[in-house]
Amino acid sequence: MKKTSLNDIAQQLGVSKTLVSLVLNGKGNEYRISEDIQKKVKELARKLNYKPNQIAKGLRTGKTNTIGLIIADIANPFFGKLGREIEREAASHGYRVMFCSSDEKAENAKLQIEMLQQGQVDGFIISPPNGSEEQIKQLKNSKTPFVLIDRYFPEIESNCVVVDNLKASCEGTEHLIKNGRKRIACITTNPGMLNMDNRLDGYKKALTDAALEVDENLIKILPFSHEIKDVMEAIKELTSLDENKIDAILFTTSKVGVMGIQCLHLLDLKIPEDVAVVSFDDLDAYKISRPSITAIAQPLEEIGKHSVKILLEAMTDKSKKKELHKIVLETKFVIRNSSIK
Amino acid sequence: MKKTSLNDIAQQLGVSKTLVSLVLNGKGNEYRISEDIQKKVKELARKLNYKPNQIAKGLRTGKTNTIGLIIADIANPFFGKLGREIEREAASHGYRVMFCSSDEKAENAKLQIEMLQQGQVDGFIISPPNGSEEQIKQLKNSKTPFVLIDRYFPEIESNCVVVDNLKASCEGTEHLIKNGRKRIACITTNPGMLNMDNRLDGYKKALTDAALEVDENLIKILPFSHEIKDVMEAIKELTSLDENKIDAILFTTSKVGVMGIQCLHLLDLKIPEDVAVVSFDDLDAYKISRPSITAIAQPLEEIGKHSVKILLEAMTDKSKKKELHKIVLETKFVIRNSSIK
DNA sequence: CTGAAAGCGCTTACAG
DNA sequence: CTGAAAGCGCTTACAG
Repeated sequence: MKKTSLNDIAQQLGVSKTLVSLVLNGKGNEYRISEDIQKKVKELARKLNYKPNQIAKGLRTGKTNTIGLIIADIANPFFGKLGREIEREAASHGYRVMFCSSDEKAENAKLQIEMLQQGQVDGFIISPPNGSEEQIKQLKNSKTPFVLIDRYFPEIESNCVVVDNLKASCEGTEHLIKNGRKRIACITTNPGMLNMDNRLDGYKKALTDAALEVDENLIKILPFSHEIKDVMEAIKELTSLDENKIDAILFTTSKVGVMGIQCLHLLDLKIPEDVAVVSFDDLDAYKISRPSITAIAQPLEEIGKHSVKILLEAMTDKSKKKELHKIVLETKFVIRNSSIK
Repeated sequence: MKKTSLNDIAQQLGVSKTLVSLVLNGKGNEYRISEDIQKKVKELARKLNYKPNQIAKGLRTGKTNTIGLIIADIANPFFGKLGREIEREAASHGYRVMFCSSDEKAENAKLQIEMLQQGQVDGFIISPPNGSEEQIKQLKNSKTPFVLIDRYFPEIESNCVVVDNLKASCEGTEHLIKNGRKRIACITTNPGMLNMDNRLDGYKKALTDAALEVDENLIKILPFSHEIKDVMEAIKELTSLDENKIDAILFTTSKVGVMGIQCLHLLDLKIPEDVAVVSFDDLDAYKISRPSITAIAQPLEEIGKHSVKILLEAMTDKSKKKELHKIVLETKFVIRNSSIK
């Protein structure tokens, strides 16, 4: 069952592989190759189940029809769903996707980008970890097309697709305030990452706008790679404050949110009676949880579609003056039982 | 910023690319190339930041160091986590992974396999959809190494890594019986798929072993691509049975389970008081749900490790008498509040 | 209308 | 110890 190559077809038909290649690539008419021969070539190709070797094609044309996707962790539902959307959109344009989980480590992302850059992919969609500025700059210098998602580096001009984190976070916090919460905590992580910083800023802005004090004691910034014990500690501290205890928490990621809700359950704190909860990212878990959890949902399908489209444009646009796109999408605030009276 | 090739190094040093290739592939000593030259080559390679073009290498050697992963849906947490484990294990052996979501459609899997088979991957890890027997047979005929996961086709001899679905399901059902449940329903899907059929059989076996009647009215088999309304309908039927109502449900997938739990909530049925719940696959959602949900957890890390190892073995073993491996792993039963009195 | 030839960037017998 | 050459399977100027 050896695979059939262009040559096999050419030999059997007694023509050159040039001709076969031309016909099979739909350039038969363009080169005015006789209908008769075209038909024969196509028939034999079908009969021998010919499939062009993409690797050889890639070497020759410099195109692989593959996109490199670098995200934090494909097992994280947020990235899993986003990955699916990207895969779907890419497939509809004839592209495949190679995925790499960086675990938010710049070192990993660096290796993965370098690896895939060796002729393996035509471009990248990247959720860049903290500290990967240099890598992204190099990517840019090397003229490899890419688009950043979820976050970006303001000092590096590049394509990117993100959501309005500040606004989203502000909206979530305002909602808690409107529902009578006064001592609202924020548990976040990955400081220095733009999206996270913006979410924290949005929280602060909402408080300030409502003439509430921004109490630094109510802000817990978890270490980079956080575990449930870190979340537990943060919540214990927040709920054992001497004066008035907290009455709400805004979680800036669903990973922290899931852990946080587990902790609240373990501590026998009632949601929303004791502590109201709003979390970034909408999960299945939030829908079936009792109480259901109010969430700030990101438009995953749109992020996927936009990022692929922009990338394709950058990959195919031969003109030197490539336009950079910065897309900022809106989130959707889904009010459930965890945050209302 | 053109990429540097073997030739660039060879020319600058005034040696042949043969030599450069040899040195850079660590065969310098084997071919007794002088230390001096070896050093020069390596230094220049580092200086020029030389990275071999994997595509060219692949064309020449017929190896891509890439694994094709075909699963139902990367956005499904089960496959997302499994994908992560496979990625991790593959990376530790220097392999990348290309993933494709088949949506459980044989047609999609067929196209994806054919696409990647054109020199793009060295082997496959596949969770084969219903009706993809022919495709798998062809894959086998073409001598492409592959391993099936999650399910397999008994009539096709192949590598596979699965769990003991019958036993797991039996165990889950027994647990419900031990906790005093008598009218236990089973909501399942994808009939004809071996893993699903085994799960249903395990449910029946547990009932029979406990001398309970297997009531076909209590078994709901959802259509292939199911939506929440299908689940809702099934549950409504189950809970409105004239005689004695059901007092427990075994969900054979977490996708059905999540929907089912939502429906129970919507119908104001109390878990576990009115209906006890056990579900296949352990999700974050099940941990934070109130009540927490008893789950049959699959050993994702083990599945990932085994499948990659077996595949690598099949890909590297040059001897003709390749051994086929069939690995059956144990699940872990995690008892939570949804199933106990 | 069709074919011979070059070349993408590598590796690997083969020769000396 | 080192190099010239062939070849992996394609595509694409170029020539006729």
